[in-house]
Amino acid sequence: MLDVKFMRDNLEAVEQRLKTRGGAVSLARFRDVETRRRELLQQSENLKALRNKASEEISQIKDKSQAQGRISEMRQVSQQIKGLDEELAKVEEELQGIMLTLPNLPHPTTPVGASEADNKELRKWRDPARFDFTPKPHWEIGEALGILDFERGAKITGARFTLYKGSGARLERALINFMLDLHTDRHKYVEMLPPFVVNRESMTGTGQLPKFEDDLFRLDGLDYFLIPTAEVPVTNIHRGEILKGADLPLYYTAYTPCFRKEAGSYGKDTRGLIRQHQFNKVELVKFVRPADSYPELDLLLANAEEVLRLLGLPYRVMELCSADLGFSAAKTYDIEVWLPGQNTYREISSCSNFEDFQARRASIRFREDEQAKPEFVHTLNGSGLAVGRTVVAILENYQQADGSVIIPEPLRAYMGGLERIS
RNA sequence: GGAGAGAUGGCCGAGUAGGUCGAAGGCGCUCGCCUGCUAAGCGAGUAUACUGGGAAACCGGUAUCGAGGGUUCGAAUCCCUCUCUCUCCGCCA
Repeated sequence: MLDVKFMRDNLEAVEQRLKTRGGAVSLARFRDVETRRRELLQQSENLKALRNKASEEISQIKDKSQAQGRISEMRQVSQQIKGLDEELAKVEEELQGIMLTLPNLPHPTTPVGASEADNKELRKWRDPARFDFTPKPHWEIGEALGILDFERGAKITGARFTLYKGSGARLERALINFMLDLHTDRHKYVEMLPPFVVNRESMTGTGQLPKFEDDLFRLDGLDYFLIPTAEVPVTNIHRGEILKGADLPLYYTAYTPCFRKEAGSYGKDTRGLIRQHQFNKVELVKFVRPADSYPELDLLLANAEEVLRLLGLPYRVMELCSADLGFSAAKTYDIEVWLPGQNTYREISSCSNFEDFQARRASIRFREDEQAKPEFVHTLNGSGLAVGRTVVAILENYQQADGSVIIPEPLRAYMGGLERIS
């Protein structure tokens, strides 16, 4: 959520910056509703002040029959207050609705662009390996090795669900443990294992709701949702809290499955593991002081990159342009891994600074010291990494001419010493 | 799923025949004093949000005692609904 006062004072500039995300933006209704809100509030509060004073006077009068005049006078005032408050509630609801559907302001360093084609490549790590045979896509490799079973996944549930078998299942689990160990032991994140189902407040806090309800799985009969990313439960750990400045920055990591309806993705990535309704991810989440959030974003990005480096997977880092930015983000870097079987780079991590956008929605604040005023923290998160897509990258990058797949060295200890899946 | 108890400020905990309660007291914390160090002691202070005025310091108003609604001139206190926590029983990985 944006800061209402900042918007009021910088309406033009805010409108311009929001427009760089693409599409028309008008804040005229915001301005009117916000102004009306303050008018009504003033009127109502003035009458309440009057009533409070009168009530106190009435309480002093011993003979209540003497107070009848004031009491009936105040009865009128209370009626007026009730009317004003009813209108105020409507106005505030509308204002809240507007505020909850406005996306974050892109950071000044976010390149302005019209589509994902305008994302900027920042750097590349390792050139794609050359194959002396034609590299296959992972779904062919995985099916041939008997470790991925798309047909049975579809039988059990439906399209975009996959059954992992044997060494495939073990590889997925190895990656989860490898990533968690790296981030906790080396990068000093605290491991969390949150609920995979959250309530509406949590979804609103991080910005999935109210705008993107169609993308979420909702439990029938309950106002609970399957999480689309660990960002939701982990960021909401501190919803409604005032943290101690001395405890910042907080680094959390969590493995969770992620559930996405992928509405609007019909016909896209229909083969293989790239786009699933359920996939595993290890997430990195930070709560930091506002002044530190950009250096912290660089560190978080480096922590995610480290996973790919240790696994020896070629990748590039993209700086997202304004049009490609997620709803809540001010600044995002995507890490894209090289997939030789598909001859392309694919997103495997997305690292973002949300500044105070989520903190304001979820009311996550900190107090620098005992007598300081509470301030909103900045929240950040990034995938560290998407596990299913890492399996994809390993199968495709480490495939051999005979159809087997070499296990990257750091994973072997997690695979019971296995060096090759064949 | 059944029966009961409860939700008050950073924490503990008073407060229910409605008014002087933003809320006693204690702990904690901050500042000052005192003590040769430490501990103890003494004094003062210590919620948040919105809103009006002000360059600011600050001053004023309103709201908040789990959430929402109701009764009333007036609600932490009365009524209704919901949520959560705890205890017992049942069921169960």
